[in-house]
Amino acid sequence: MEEKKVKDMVERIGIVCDKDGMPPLAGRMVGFFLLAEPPHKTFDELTEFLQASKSAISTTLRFLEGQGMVEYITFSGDRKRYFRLSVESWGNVILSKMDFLKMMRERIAAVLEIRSDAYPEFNLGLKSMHALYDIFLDGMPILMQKWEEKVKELKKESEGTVI
Amino acid sequence: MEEKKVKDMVERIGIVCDKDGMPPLAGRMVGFFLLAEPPHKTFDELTEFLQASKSAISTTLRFLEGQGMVEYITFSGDRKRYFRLSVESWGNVILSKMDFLKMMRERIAAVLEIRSDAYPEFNLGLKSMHALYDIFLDGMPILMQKWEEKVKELKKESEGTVI
DNA sequence: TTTTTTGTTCTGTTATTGCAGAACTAAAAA
DNA sequence: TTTTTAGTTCTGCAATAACAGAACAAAAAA
Repeated sequence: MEEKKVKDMVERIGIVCDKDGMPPLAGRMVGFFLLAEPPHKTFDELTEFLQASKSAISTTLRFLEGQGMVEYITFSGDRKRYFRLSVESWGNVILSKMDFLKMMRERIAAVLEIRSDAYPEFNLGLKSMHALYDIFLDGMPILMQKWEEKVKELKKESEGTVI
Repeated sequence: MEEKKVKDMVERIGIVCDKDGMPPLAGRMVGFFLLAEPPHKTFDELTEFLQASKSAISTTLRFLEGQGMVEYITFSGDRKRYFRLSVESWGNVILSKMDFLKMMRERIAAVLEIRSDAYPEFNLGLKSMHALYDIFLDGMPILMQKWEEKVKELKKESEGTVI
């Protein structure tokens, strides 16, 4: 595992996350967790690899925990926390990104309540915007269900290869 | 149309957009356009209502045009531009929000290429993350199609009421 | 032609964000 | 008990983003 290559990938992932509105260090940390072997890392390992202050690491960890992206595990007889990507809750991560859609749909509905019918063409446009959010939001649970099925399938596959 | 109520709604919409990462003025402008009657407004009307400088209005208009959220129309014999919400292209607005999903999926795929198989459980988690992005991205075109049908339906309805 | 209108672009200021450093806390270790 | 470990929280600074104001440009109007 070439150190340079890993660093580069971490930066690239960081930029992707950055574009999505995350703080730079948070994006890099996600990148590091994606590549980390073992996938769980201590606080110190994070400060060292990411070359950031303890305070920044702490804040960023708490931020990512809040987003449901990171969690930590412990081992008895070891008082360190081992942080890692929370793959289990990644579905919620994406779902919560859809909160904006929900809020926007509400706002548009409220707007349609208030508007006069003096500009029916524009109102029709707004109605179709509302329908767009509606369709997306209705579609989400179905997609999540599909995903759960896919996950089951993947698990079975991996069991098959191990046994 | 009570002025105070409109201003409040514009602010609320502004906050929703703000949470989605837009600059404050851009969010307010979207709010104003959603409520505006007539739905098209001049540069000056924007500066007046939003109480912002011409430069800020200009920059924000160009930003929103770039996002496909705003467009302008013209009337012959009138050299002003009339800006308005681009309801037609709002589908693309939402679709382009999904670009992040696409990029993230690519990054995860690249990560899976690089990782050893020393931690199969975590790798399985990554594979299911990848599947999640995959399912969402596959689902999008279908939802967009559903939307187009819904729009047709809405248009027919409105024609019915007018005639 | 000069002047006005309708914006745009450039420069500087203010507000916000992201992070470092140090002080602090709680629990474990010595 | 004191000391070390493993983090957290507070304060302040540096970078960035959002905006104002002024100078500018292009076209129309006078």
